[in-house]
Amino acid sequence: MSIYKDMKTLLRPMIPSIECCPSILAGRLTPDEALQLAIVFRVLGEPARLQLLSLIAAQPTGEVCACELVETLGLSQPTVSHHLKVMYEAGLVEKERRGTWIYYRIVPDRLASLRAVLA
Amino acid sequence: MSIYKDMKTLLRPMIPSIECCPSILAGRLTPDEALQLAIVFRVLGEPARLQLLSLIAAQPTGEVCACELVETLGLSQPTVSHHLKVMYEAGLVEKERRGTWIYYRIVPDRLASLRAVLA
DNA sequence: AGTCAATATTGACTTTTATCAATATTGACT
DNA sequence: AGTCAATATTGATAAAAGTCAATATTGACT
Repeated sequence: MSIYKDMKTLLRPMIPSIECCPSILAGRLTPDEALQLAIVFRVLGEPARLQLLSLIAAQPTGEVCACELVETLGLSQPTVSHHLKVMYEAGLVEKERRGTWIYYRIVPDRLASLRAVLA
Repeated sequence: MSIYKDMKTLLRPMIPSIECCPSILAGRLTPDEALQLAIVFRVLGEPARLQLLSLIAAQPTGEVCACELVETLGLSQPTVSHHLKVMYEAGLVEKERRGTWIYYRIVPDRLASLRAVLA
């Protein structure tokens, strides 16, 4: 009944297919398209996550260890871990384990496709 | 204490100032910048609102009467009214009263500035 | 002034989400 | 195997947001 349940079940299959470009301004999004887009925008609609994104992007190497993000952001480790997971599941960041640390990188294509939606 | 209270109090003054371009990828958003951006993305993070935007954009005239949106969307009139208000307060749409009807238009600059943030 | 149509607001309910403390898991290294 | 550091998960709590029915407001037109 709830659309939010739907959001979650649709999140996984949606990730590859969003790459090609239903533009908001092209008119008449289907309910499904609207749902899939809304999921990603909702992920961006959280200050902590935007700060995480900007911190990742600020690194010269393009990647950061999660531990560094925890130190910088002033939120608890579980909270940061949760936000990173949400962004990962939305396809906004990718991660790579190296030893004990996990490094996060931004997925540029994902942001580009969102940009296209607003064009 | 809650950041959501802050969101609301910051919404009004934020609207003019966001127009110039803190990019997520430029790195190190301040908490305030992150908050202001998150407010707008959160507004977009709702399927019904994205559909409203697309319906407005789909009109050849670039504007729609609110009543038409109610008919098309399958949500109650109060709910549509609420979503339109949220988008209006976020600066995403503008409205113009003509007689009994209120016509909504998209504010293109607003979307453009969001696009810049993702660049 | 009265009526009708369009839009807004209020109040109540439900779902979702952010957050943390506590705990579990994972991996590296003795 | 044991320990430690990094990360993830669980469970609980509180805040926020979407939705609708009912009601109020607004504006046009007699």
